[in-house]
Amino acid sequence: MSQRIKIKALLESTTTDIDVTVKGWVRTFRNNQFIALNDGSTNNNIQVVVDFENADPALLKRLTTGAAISVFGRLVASLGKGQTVEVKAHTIEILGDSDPEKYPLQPKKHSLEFLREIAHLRFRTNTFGAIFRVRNSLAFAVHQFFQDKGFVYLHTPIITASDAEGAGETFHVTNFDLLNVPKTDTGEVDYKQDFFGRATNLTVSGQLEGELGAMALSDIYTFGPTFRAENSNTTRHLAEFWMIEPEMAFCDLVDNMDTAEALLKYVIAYALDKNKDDIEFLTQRLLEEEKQKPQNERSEMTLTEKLQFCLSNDFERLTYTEAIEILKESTPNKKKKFQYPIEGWGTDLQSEHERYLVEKHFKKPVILTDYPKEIKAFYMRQNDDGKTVRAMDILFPGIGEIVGGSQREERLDKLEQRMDEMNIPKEELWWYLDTRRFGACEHAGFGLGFERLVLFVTGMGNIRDVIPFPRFPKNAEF
RNA sequence: UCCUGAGUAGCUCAGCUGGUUAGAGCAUCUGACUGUUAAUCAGAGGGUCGCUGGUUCGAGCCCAGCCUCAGGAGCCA
Repeated sequence: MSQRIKIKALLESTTTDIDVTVKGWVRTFRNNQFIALNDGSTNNNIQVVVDFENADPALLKRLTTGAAISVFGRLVASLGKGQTVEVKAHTIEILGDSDPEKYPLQPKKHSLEFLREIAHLRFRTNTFGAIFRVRNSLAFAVHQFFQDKGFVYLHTPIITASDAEGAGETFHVTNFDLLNVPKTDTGEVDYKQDFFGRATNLTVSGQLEGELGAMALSDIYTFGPTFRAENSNTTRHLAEFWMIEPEMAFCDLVDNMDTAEALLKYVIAYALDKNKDDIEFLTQRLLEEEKQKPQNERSEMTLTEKLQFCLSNDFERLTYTEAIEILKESTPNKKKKFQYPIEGWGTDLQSEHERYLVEKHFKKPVILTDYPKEIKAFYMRQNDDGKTVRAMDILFPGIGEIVGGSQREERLDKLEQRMDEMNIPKEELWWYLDTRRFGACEHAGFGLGFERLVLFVTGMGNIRDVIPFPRFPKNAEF
């Protein structure tokens, strides 16, 4: 009996007429004779041919969709069309039955909404198999990109005491008995008695700690989960999501943009190369989906073309101020088609404005820089004009903001002044300010939303479909 | 959180102006067929019409509240 061989290797095999053992889950069993078997190693199935005339009818009955089986047989050139090789079964063993009356995944099309309700089983579909193999490749490529450049992978804490970054509502972490929370004399919650002796929460970003690392290791990156307790119900937000946050010493905003652009291109190219079949499948899936839409709403490029296009074109770089000028002069603004007309300089761009710039005006990824300081975080480096900061956002078609970053304010006086203006408690962040006291230097970094990246590369429309077990308001099943 | 739409069989949906026994396709089951590609053909089973209350002789359909889902917006990655 030969060792189990994965289906991906089997389908790539150049030699036939060898005995093999394959294990996997039955996708379909056609004609009492042909098993489409999948083991998740590839989007493609191996066809197992059963000699049904000599098979035990009781066994054939158990070859149902979803059943786990082990097949020992001979790999042969296929007699039928549609596949080059197939396995002529010698023996079939049922490893795990799957009751067809109860198994929710039927050999038919399912809606993504329905599959979301059975997220524990949706990995077994072509679409989700492809998505999570692509996700895996992207994660690996992120590490490879940074490791090749000598970055140190730094693990920043999941539980933190600071919410000072102001990146959003936090989830509280406590060990209190919620029915009997200790109070102080003045009736406040007495966090001194809690596990950490102070109020703590799940991290919303590893950036501040990342900066501490960069101030010694030069180049670091984090890649971990972050948590936001915002009541966001959109196709682009999750309460728990993964973020990549490099932080680089002796580095300005231009270096920062170059790194971000290079990273995005590297990981997309990696997935295109490593996951050809999956991306081809996802491309076809998207084409099918777009057939449901009216002609004018369909995208001009296929998924594969979009990814290729992204690789072969420089991202458009311009300042916030230049973007406002373009938007002010744009047709939709003049024709009052924007829900939020461009009032002038100083307000944040709305989704519709970002989408216009990326999808209509430049038709490629855009990097916007030098935003008004009022709409950005306290740690961003102030420009000499006194109005703007060295911020940069990368906007992607169909996704919106995929990267947000900045050169950091390394000048202690400027930083403290900005913290005062924005009511950021300096005492709480004494450790952060220490980096500006001892050997401060020019540095920069950014945050890349991993799920938004996966969204773009897979062509999916809802962020809840590109993370195995999505966390969002009113939902923490599985 | 706001706006819009939806919730009817395992899934995707139809169900007229409130009126008898709530329909279709797919899936499932039974039988036939046996080199099929989401196999095909014939037959069968399958329903708390999201929940609670109200209007009515009568509610899947009308009204109110709630829950959930989808799309868009805000917040952001």
